[in-house]
Amino acid sequence: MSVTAQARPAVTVMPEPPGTPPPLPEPAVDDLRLETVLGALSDPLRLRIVRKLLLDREEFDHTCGWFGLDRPKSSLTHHFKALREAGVIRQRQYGLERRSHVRVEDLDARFPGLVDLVIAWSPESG
Amino acid sequence: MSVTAQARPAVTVMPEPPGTPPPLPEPAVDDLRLETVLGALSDPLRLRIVRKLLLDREEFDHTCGWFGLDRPKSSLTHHFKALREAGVIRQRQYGLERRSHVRVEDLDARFPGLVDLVIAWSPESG
DNA sequence: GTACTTGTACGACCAGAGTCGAACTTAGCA
DNA sequence: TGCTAAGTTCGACTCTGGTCGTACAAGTAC
Repeated sequence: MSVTAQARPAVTVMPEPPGTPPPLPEPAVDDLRLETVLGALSDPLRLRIVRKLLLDREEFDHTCGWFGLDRPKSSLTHHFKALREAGVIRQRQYGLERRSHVRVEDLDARFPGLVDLVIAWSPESG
Repeated sequence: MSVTAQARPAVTVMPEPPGTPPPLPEPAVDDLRLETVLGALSDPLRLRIVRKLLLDREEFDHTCGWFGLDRPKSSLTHHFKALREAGVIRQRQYGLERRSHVRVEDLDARFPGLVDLVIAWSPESG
């Protein structure tokens, strides 16, 4: 089976608006490790999360419930934490909500091509 | 830290010489799953194995002991089997020896860019 | 034949990860 | 004040995976 070519959304690095909450603890760019990132992405649910974040990122961040995953909240916390601690996503606290987005620039800088792999992935065809 | 550019060896698809043993059981190209492949590559030791295979592939195949890994044989069997069942490497039985090489064409067809990620990786910098 | 070498198979052990429920914290709102 | 909603924390359970020793099978060399 050939790879279905998928248009990658244009990267529009928007400046952070004033009053943006600081990111939750995360590894620095230089501390990203390929084996850790690959391990974080080796789970279908987390792959779905990251891909959805990559494809639908008109808005800056997305809340946890926005994904429509029918798992208990404690499970989602677990997976989002795994993605954040691996350096794949960045999370910020907005009042009650904790919003996430993919660290595209950092991942592109350290592991060029990885983001496109996730975009090209589909849950059915693997 | 920026990515250290590393020259990827030219792909010279050499025809199989007659009498080549058949490959050990492995998933077909269309059955490769990204999450499985990423999971197989999320181990530093396996990443080392695959990278070494990619960089030093003048000869078609390499035996298990060629890697110089100071682990018991049963551990190596475990890791090579994991890589083969994920579809990352192909193994053939030559008499006593079991030789391996990376399924570069298959990986490039399904997950373009993945092989280059492994080549660019280094055990120290992640 | 015997000895050696390559690698598998099996079983045990242990650490880590995925799953979930229940209790808790916090912010916003009526 | 009290309610609700978002998400965390904790603990328990289960399952997988990495590690290794030992025993075994199959070629190779003498």
